[in-house]
Amino acid sequence: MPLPSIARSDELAPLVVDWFAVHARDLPWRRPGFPPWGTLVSEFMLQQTPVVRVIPRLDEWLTRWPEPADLAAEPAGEAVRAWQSLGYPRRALNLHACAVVITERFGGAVPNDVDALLSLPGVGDYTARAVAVFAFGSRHPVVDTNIRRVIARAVDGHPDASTPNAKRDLPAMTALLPADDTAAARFNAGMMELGALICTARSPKCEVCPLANVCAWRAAGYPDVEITRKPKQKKYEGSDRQARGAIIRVLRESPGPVPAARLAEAVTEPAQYSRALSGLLADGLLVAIDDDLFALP
DNA sequence: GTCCAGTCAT
DNA sequence: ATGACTGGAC
Repeated sequence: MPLPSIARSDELAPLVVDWFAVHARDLPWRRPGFPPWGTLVSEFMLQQTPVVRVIPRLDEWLTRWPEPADLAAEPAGEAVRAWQSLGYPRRALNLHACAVVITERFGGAVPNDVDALLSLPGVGDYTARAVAVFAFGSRHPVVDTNIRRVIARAVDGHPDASTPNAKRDLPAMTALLPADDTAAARFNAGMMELGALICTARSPKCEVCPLANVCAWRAAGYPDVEITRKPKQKKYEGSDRQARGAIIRVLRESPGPVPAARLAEAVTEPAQYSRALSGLLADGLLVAIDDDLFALP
């Protein structure tokens, strides 16, 4: 069979947009008409967290706090409680802080431009662009780890993305973006889904990939397919991170302040307990009522 | 065990 | 550039 050819930069978008139109996973957010506040909350929740775990939590949050001002009116600890076990609870704290800033400085409406969004706490390059594009339909590149992998393979012919670098990644995505705003947003969403569902890190499903015929990596015969290096993630079991999680869990499941002794029970190693406790206090995830009593903020 | 849709502080 | 930050799924 003939070798596939390498994609021209304007070939990719229509293939991805057409594929996305048919095979898009049914994500309630990242669709036209979804409220910008919902998009902001969902993108926060999706940072480091699989979509299946986000869906029920997003639903609860938006029912309880349909507008930023609704969340801003609550103590931050309620956000941490409602975060439940999504992990990285500082995201809940940041989201509450976002709600306060949006209410106080942006008249209660999520800002629509990338620079204003970047000024919000916990909003970085990815989230700012995701909200501008998916909530407001602006034409910007949105680059996440999935998109970096798809570009690395389909365009550059590499087996995987190198370390993130906005100076390189954003122009690379811009070069592929259709001129039309709506098409650009769909292309962005489609590239994410393609990376998440088809062009996966471990076992890409090239048989069903809309880019198979133009993919540079495939055209080159899948060089270095075995590379799969492991940067060796640290053990979670027994870590300080696990200790933090255990302490927050006790606070979350208690209606009010908790004596230190009850928090200490959640961690077996005393030195680890004090490290985790001071870390949480420093992060503002925990406040001391007095020497012996702690609560969510 | 291994993986993972980001942000921020070193 | 590197590492801290979490918890569940496979």
